Amino acid sequence: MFTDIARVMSQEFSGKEVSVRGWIWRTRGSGKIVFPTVRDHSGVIQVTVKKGNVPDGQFEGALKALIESSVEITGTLKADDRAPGGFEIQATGFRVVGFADAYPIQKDQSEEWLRENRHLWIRSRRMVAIMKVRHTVVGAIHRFFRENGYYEFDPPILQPNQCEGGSTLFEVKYYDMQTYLSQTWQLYAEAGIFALGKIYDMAPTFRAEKSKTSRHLCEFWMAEMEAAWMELPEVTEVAKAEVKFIISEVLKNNREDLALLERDVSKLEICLEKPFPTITYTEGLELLKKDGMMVEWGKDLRTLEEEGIMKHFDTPVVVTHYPKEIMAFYKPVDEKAAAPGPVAKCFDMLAPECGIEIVGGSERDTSIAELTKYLEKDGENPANYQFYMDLRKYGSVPHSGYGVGVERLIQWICGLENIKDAIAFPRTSTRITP
RNA sequence: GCCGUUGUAGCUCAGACUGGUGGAGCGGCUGACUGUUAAUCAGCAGGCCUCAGGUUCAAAUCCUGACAACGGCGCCA
Repeated sequence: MFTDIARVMSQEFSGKEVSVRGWIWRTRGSGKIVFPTVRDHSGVIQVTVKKGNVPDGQFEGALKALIESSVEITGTLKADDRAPGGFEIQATGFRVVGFADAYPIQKDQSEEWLRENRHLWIRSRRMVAIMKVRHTVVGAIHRFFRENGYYEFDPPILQPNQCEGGSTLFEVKYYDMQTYLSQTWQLYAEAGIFALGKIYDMAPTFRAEKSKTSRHLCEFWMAEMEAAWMELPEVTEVAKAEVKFIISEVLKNNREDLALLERDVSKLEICLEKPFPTITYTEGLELLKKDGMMVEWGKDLRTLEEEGIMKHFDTPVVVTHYPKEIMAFYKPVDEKAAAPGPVAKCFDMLAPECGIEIVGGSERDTSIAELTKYLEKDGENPANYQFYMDLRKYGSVPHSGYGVGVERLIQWICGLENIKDAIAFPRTSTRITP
């Protein structure tokens, strides 16, 4: 019977015989005593192996075993101030299951080296903490939608057309045809709502942008929703509720992990206490103007400007009604909106602190004439969108949807400098290994 | 795509300006040590100085050109 290390480290087991198994975290020793610390998924504990207390062969093994050797240990749990964490196991049995070669990851590590050795680096306490938060985030997304009457609906990943105008697609040879890896489920989701009403999914998304930034991946996970009968004001509220729910779940389940990441938890707590504001693009520009940042109406907000807007807020903010000219073809014009030019029924949600876009969504245009006009403007052939147009012919309804960048959300929640740490094996334009 | 930075031991980096027998710390190996916290001490091994040209008696170092990685911008979640 083996017990998780975190569970063993308590008064409950003090003085009792325990068995744990895991990997050597650090080790040091002298001729007659060895102090390996051993980790598993739950924690780290120091072991003392004294010559004479274990069979001689096992003591030799303890002396020789390098970092990351796998071990099974039996011994007595003792509270001891000299041990990191306050508890240690005084071993009576120390079995090395697999001796490790010299571990490539040591105290001096470059970002590049850690990415080269990602398959080993994910064992680090830091990556383990992030992956545990990710586990909560993903679970919370499924729970949120399922408990609010959404069906999970899975789209094809191989898709014949592009959707977001301008974005770059990964081409895939599909027998003797050409197809692309999905960069959104949206066209298929818009078909799905006529069957299921409210739907969601979480799936890999691919963007072949050569973006070398701390907030871009070429392969990332997007959690999307689409709902029939829903218009812009309502869909933005769904997005706010979803993000709040995810944060509450993380705060409920991952306090220790956030502490290990040295995340200021109060920045997340405040997001549960206050409502997330909604402003328009035009109002955003006015906020920037007050700070002396002049942006011409009609230009898209750049990273710098998004950061500028978010200086005014300590919770996520929904920004609506961007100029239609710079928006994708399917985002409809809002005829009623007061703005210097045509604006779309669309929104982004920006995260506080870092200012990154964590959500993007919109109402969907139901006019075949409008869709055709803007597709042609983007240089697209509307004939390639026949099924999408069909949806407007057979009982069309107002509908909306959005996508959450799962890694971006994790990046903000964990306070990560780089989005690459929000996923175990990041894919970027310059790295496909390991 | 544009701009910038960096390529030297298994890892992290000095050395380059001013050309002249390639260095340190960490880690590994050998040995000492019965309470270590990044243990300590002594010794040993370890190199196509990213690659290709050029200048020079002589190039890690100077010049030219590739390649790669990293970062910023744009684009986006």
